Amino acid sequence: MALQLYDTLTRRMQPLVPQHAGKVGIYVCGPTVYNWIHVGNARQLVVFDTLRRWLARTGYTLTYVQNITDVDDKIIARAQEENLPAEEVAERFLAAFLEDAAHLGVRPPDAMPRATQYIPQMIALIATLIEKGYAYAAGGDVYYRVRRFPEYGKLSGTRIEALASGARILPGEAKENPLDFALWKGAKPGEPSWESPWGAGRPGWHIECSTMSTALLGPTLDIHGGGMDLIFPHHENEIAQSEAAFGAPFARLWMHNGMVTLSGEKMAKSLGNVRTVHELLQRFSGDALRLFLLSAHYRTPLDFDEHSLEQSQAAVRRLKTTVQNLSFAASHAVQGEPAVAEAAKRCIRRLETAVSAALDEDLHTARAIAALFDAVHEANQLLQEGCGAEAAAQLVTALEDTAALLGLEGWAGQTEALPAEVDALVRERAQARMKREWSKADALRSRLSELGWTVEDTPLGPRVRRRA
RNA sequence: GGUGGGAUGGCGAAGUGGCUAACGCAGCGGUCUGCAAAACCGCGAUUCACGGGUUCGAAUCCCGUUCCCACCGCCA
Repeated sequence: MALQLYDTLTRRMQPLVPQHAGKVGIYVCGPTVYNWIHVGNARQLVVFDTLRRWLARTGYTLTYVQNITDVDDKIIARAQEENLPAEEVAERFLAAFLEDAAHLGVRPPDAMPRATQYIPQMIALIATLIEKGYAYAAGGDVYYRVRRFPEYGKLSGTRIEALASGARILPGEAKENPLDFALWKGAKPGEPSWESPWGAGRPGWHIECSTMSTALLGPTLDIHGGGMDLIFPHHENEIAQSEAAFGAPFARLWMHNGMVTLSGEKMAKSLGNVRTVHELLQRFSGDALRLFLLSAHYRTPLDFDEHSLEQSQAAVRRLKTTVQNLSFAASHAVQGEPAVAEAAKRCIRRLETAVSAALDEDLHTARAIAALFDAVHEANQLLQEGCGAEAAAQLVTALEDTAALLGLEGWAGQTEALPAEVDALVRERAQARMKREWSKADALRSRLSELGWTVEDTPLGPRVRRRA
């Protein structure tokens, strides 16, 4: 069974068939860096990062490109508010974005082009569109002539006529038609600008993605992704630009993740109901947030509330505890029952099969997570029955591999070395227990807890871990 | 208005014709333990928004109803 993905354009599941066998070029619309990222942005990052991990695991070589919009109205507005150069605002929030992404276990993209680095290429693309009659300069701006592109609306399933009824031309715009959108915006005083054949100005938002994706991945992308709210007009406009200019399909597969809502309403900066990742990371682990974001299928809406996040935090704890307990068993040279070892192997096979089937079916992370916890449960049963060191080690590897696929990693199961002080207290407590000095043992346990360590008494001896 | 997507136990969330409706969290009872912790065992939706219908059989298909959300200016 090969990977099937839901394609927004054809509105059905499609097998992933890249242009070049074994290689996948993915372009995902990244953030406009004018603010901290919120949970909705995080969902997109985590979903597409998980896609990358799954593709890589199944043997694809990928080129994953995510752009950074670092020149735009909102950045300029913020810069004016704070009386700073726009460049500095962009720089600051780009750094914050990268930090948040790292905490969520999101790997850096292979390329992270920034709009301001591709101005000449954008100008060239706009010039091409003008030459071909798809764009026109007017009043210092350049607009795309939407009516010239008959397929306009194919991605979002809207007809030009339906759109036209609601559209209006704003004062100061010299559009031929209300639906036309800006490719180049003439500079207003005090705004960052670049020279162009049409005068000083800056690029429109949509043109950057057409330009940079083509520069890095060619005119046809294997997968183009983003949030569902970008389908119209952003991605529709990208298609119009790219297909008009290059005469090739812009993307072979369109993936869009669902929105995150807060109390049932879309979380959006413009609605002012955002919860920033930065703020949540003060109180929840990146793993918990990540598991929460993957707990529902990526195309369904996901309602954010802290209670759900707490539940995910608890689930992560269970996973980690099991891996640690298995590691503990693995570090003790115990000979297990052959039957248990066999059961462990079956458990691992089931896990791999189930996860693979789940992710192949439109990246169904919710089912993959369920399979992971099925395996956690089975592993705990085996541990209870007396799991040998070798089988325990195999289970650790299998659980960690699966968790890593979901981006939960870095908390390696191997028992970490104890600080000398902690080790001494653990030994002292073991002595006290041997002498049945319970109150002393309990006092030492409390002391360890204050130092941030949990000690559990098992048939194999004291099991120590960092307090959750 | 146009176009999409939803409604499943206390909460989150799988399941799209047929094993006892996954999995996680929370709760309750039990086992293990000096006490714990972790874990395990057991209990919990006679029912899948509501009303009809198709079928030997439906949460899953059809019709109708109610409610909710997203996109149609910016937004992941």
